[in-house]
Amino acid sequence: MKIDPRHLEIIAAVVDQGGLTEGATLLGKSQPSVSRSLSMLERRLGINLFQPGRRPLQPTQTCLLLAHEGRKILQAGEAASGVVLHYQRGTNGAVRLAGPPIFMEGVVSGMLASFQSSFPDIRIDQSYCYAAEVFARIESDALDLGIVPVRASEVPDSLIAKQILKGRNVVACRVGHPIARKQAVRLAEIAQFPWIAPPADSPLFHDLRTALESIGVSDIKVGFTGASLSAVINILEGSDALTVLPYSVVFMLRRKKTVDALSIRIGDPDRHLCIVSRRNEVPSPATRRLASFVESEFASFNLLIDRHEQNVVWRS
Amino acid sequence: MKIDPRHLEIIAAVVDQGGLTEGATLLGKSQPSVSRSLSMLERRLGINLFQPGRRPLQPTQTCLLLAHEGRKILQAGEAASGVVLHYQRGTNGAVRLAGPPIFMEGVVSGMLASFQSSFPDIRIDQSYCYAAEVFARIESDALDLGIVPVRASEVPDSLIAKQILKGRNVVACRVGHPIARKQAVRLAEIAQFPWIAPPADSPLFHDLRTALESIGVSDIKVGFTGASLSAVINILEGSDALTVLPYSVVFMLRRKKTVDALSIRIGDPDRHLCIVSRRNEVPSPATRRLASFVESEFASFNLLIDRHEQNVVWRS
DNA sequence: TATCTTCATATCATTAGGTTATGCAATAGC
DNA sequence: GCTATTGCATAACCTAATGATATGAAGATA
Repeated sequence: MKIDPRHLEIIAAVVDQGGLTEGATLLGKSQPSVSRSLSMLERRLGINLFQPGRRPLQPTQTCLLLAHEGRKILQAGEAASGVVLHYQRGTNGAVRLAGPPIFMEGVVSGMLASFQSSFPDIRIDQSYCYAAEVFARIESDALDLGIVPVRASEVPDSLIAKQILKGRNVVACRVGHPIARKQAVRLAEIAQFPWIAPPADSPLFHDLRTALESIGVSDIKVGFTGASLSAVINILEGSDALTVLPYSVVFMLRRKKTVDALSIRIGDPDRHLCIVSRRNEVPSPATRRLASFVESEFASFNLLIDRHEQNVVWRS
Repeated sequence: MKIDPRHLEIIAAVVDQGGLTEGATLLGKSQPSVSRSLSMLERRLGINLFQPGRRPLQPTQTCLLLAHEGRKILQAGEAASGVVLHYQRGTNGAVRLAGPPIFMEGVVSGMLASFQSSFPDIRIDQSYCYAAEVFARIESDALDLGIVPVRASEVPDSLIAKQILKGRNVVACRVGHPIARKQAVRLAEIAQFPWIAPPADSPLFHDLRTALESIGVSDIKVGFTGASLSAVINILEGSDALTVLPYSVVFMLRRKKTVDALSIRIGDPDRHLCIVSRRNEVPSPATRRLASFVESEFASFNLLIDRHEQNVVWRS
């Protein structure tokens, strides 16, 4: 005999409140509704839930047992409401986030770490991919947010991209690199060293070529290729290799005092780091919360960079 | 945001079974019904319970939290079903039982004690009253069962009375009473002793008068009046008083070896002990169980008495 | 690419449950 | 013992959820 859990809730409310009217009030229903629900249930079960003809409604033995179960259901219902409330506040749920590995590892992951400690109940599903795939996955609802360097014209109409960092690349090398000591860097010197190249399909690889072209270097030795920032860093730190990295990534790395940027200005990319999401659909609260967190983190990051810039002279 | 507990059940079932169809089967519903219920809930809550476009339906983070609550509700529902099942088997619930104090205390209470140990979850609400009130209370649904000595003609049409013991009274006295030693009891001797009388409104009082008239005694000394059997016993044991009691009561008391019956036959009452209940209404399972228990106890009690009778000579 | 599995939708019928208004009965108070 | 009050049941009406069957659509798998 399956019983509607709502009926058990009603029983619990009426028993605990000591009356139909009070019980109905607790449940946010009208007294006749509760009365009828109980009558129907009594008839269906063939059980007198309340002693008939008693005015302060007197629960039966069996009714008390059922009320006990009803209380559990009321509690579970409240807990469930709490879950929903948490979700709507954006303090639980999950966000699917993707971006190119260099940016994600170099800049975003640190921000995600502090986000995690503020909102431990939001799960972040992070993956790595480039702009085209990010667009496709967001459009097919396999992704909530993308953090990718893009040109505004690239972004599909169905998506919205908000710029969070101006595109800017630098030549990176290890701290103490022979070329870093020199005041004036000659192009011939740059070309002598081996280079670390990002994967050929990555935007950064494209940036690398155009950047070098912009300073007149056309032919380089590629000593290592890899998509993982940590691999790049390892090579960078342990050799005299050079590479092109986003300035923001090098800026973050500078704290470790193992990697630095050459103070020569290379051509800036026409892609700027954007946070990308669906245009028409309202994102989940957790997604919104993460997005605005990342935006504000980048805002203060920009300030930090600006302040630092005032003390550095870049040669072009 | 109040959530229908049935929806939480559905979530739990679908998550645990790993699919809509299986979940629906568990709940005894059709797959489309479950599908629609979940869709409506998702829209209402504004929460994706399952990742869209995934064929083995993949629950969201929030969905898992809700499923956890749903499981509690499913469990409570099963427990409630168990309660109802118990009730229908008559192994829980409550029975309201009434009868005259002498019979209830002297014979029935012992039976109720063994019933209690067999069915500890059935509560027995016992009270004392005579036939007229028993009838009225059963008819007004303030009582489930009555155990009273009645004439068949007295019983209202709405009630049904099943005889469980033939009416028979005896003169009772303490063991070792002077009159008990004598082979032949003369009427004059009986009249010498003080008598214990039941309350004037009790059937037993009427029996007392007619019984004494039947053996030619018309005038007696009444030394004590009381409705409680234990009070009567106390007086009986501690004095040479006599009284009229149902034979069944004295038969039970004989085990204590303090009270006995005079071996003279007095007029049998025209009331017989019956178990009374409503005729048209189906009694609760617990009521039926108690009624049949009492009936069978009296059946074996009758056998016991019959066997004993073969060894006793009664003088009239 | 084809097929199978699994979920979503359409449509219709049913029914539980929501509301207000009102009747009725049990308790309480005089 | 009579009346007033309180509290529950019933009536009538309506909305909306849910059930069933048939069918469409989209992933997953080979």
